[in-house]
Amino acid sequence: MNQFKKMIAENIAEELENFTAEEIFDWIENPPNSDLGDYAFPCFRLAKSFRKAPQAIASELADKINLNDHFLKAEAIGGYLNFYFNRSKLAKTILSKVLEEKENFASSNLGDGKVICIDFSAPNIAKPFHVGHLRSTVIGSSLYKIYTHLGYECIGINHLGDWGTQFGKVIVAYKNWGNEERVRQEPIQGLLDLYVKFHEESEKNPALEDEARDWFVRMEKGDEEALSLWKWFSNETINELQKIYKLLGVHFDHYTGESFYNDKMQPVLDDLKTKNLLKESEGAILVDLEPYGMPPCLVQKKDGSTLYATRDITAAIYRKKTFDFAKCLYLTDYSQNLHFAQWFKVVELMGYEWSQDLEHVPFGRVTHEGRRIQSRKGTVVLLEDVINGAIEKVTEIIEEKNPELDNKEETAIAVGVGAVIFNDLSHNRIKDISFSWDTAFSFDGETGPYVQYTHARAGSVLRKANVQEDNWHPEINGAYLEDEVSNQVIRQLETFGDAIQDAMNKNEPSILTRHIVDLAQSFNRFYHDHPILVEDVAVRETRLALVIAVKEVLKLGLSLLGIKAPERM
RNA sequence: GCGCUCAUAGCUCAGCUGGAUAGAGCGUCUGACUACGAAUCAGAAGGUCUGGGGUUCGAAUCCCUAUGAGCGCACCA
Repeated sequence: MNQFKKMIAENIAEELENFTAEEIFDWIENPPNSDLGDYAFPCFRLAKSFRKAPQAIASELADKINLNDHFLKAEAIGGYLNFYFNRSKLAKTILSKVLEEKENFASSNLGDGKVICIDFSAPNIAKPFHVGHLRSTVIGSSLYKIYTHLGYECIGINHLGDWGTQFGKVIVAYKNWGNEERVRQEPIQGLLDLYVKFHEESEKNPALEDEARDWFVRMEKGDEEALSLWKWFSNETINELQKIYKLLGVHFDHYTGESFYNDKMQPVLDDLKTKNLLKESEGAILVDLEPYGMPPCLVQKKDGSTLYATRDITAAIYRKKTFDFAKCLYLTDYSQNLHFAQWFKVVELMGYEWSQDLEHVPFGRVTHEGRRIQSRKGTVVLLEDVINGAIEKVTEIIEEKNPELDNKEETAIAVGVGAVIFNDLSHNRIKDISFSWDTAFSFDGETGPYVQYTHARAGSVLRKANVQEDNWHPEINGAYLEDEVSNQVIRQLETFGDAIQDAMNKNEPSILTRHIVDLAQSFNRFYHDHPILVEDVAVRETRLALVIAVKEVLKLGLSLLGIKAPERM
């Protein structure tokens, strides 16, 4: 909670009997420009209960209110009561805080003792990892970092699609046309080729389908050969996936895929039955959700096998038992909205009051230049190609602008990957993203590299000034930062914590992304307008303190998005 | 057919859960490197917030409606 807004809310609450500081806190807003102050309290809604004009209320409050020394004045303008910071004091407070707390700036103990399970990424084994999978991975990973920063204990779960008839198909294909070497060398592509090959061949020879089904039945019955092949495919793929995750800076605590729940579903079905929730219909077994305006939730097929929903319900129960989560988030695209609404309801009907802690976090779909991404139609854009392309482009730019750079390769990876992640996280979750090679590889303006560049540039000034960031205690004189441009930077630092909390409350990393772009923009303006390495030691130290603080916060912000901040680029 | 979601500058998007003059980036045009990094900065042009109603002191934001787009609705995940 923003401490300054809180001060204002408390001060106002002292003067208004019928309203609590919490209510008032929520009403405080940011004025459209700095002439109108730094925070504003609109008095319009008080007009009725006080039977006075908003303007009159505002000016009465302005006269009465007691402000602490972080504020200069409270002024009534129109129906608003506008609060003006003591810029000098604010600058000193904020900069000192950042310099002291560093990477712990804007952290909190909000989540102490609470566990958050985050189910994200969840690709299918033996299918390509394309740009569509990036969203779940990158949003989930960022939320993991944001919640952790705010004191929660996070458990990242990769609910891999590692079970099902498709494995029977791959096994058949492998036994007929596969070779071990290939699968070891490039597991994902190798297994995908087998999968494709199977479909080509099965068109000519439908008997293969039966064979595949048979192999899957053998897997389910615990047949050793079937299981060892499956396990091998699965391990090879996970190893391969981990390379991508490493590149993206993504961490999972558990790789418990669908197969993990095979032996745990029957007790859940029994439980559903005992609770009288099951109905039979056309041979299948389902939970009727008609009273809740939803189609029924199928939990068992007529051939006796289970479904997606059965596994999700089972997994949720398992996770509650194992981790005792305060919240469990599911990151998938919005086409699964109904599915989640259905099985959340089933969990509720089972009498588990924690069903309300299950939360689906949907996001928009990725299209490629307006068209849907489909593996079959060749419109698929592989994540690997995107990342490699970005890295290549960055390498070119480095060769052109900074050929003397020491660790070019490492830097190119950090910047290229950063561009890809940042691009994804700068959009509102729910909106569809139209992927285009041009924007993915553009590094000007509101992009990851822009923020990284700003960070590197700040580092460059510090090197020139011969300042050891970690071990330097500048004399900060806020009076040198009262101008509009400097103050803008200070305000961005001041509200950084709000952005993090807002991002958490809405499960929306883009709020944070926006904020650090804004910070980078105001810092670049500051950098342009104010020489930092000036003769006057007092001015110089104060401005350097601001540079350190901005650098620190940009680095922190990027890290919460899962993006690295190289010292040079 | 029923349900959910989205529609803001030429393009890609913000707009703080109803507030003060609707903001950025890209692209276009024009300026700024003998400077602490030009992957930067400054300026200009660009808007009936999809159309139409309503709610109220006040609407891009809430409600209704029309249009357009995406998604989902029983044995895939």
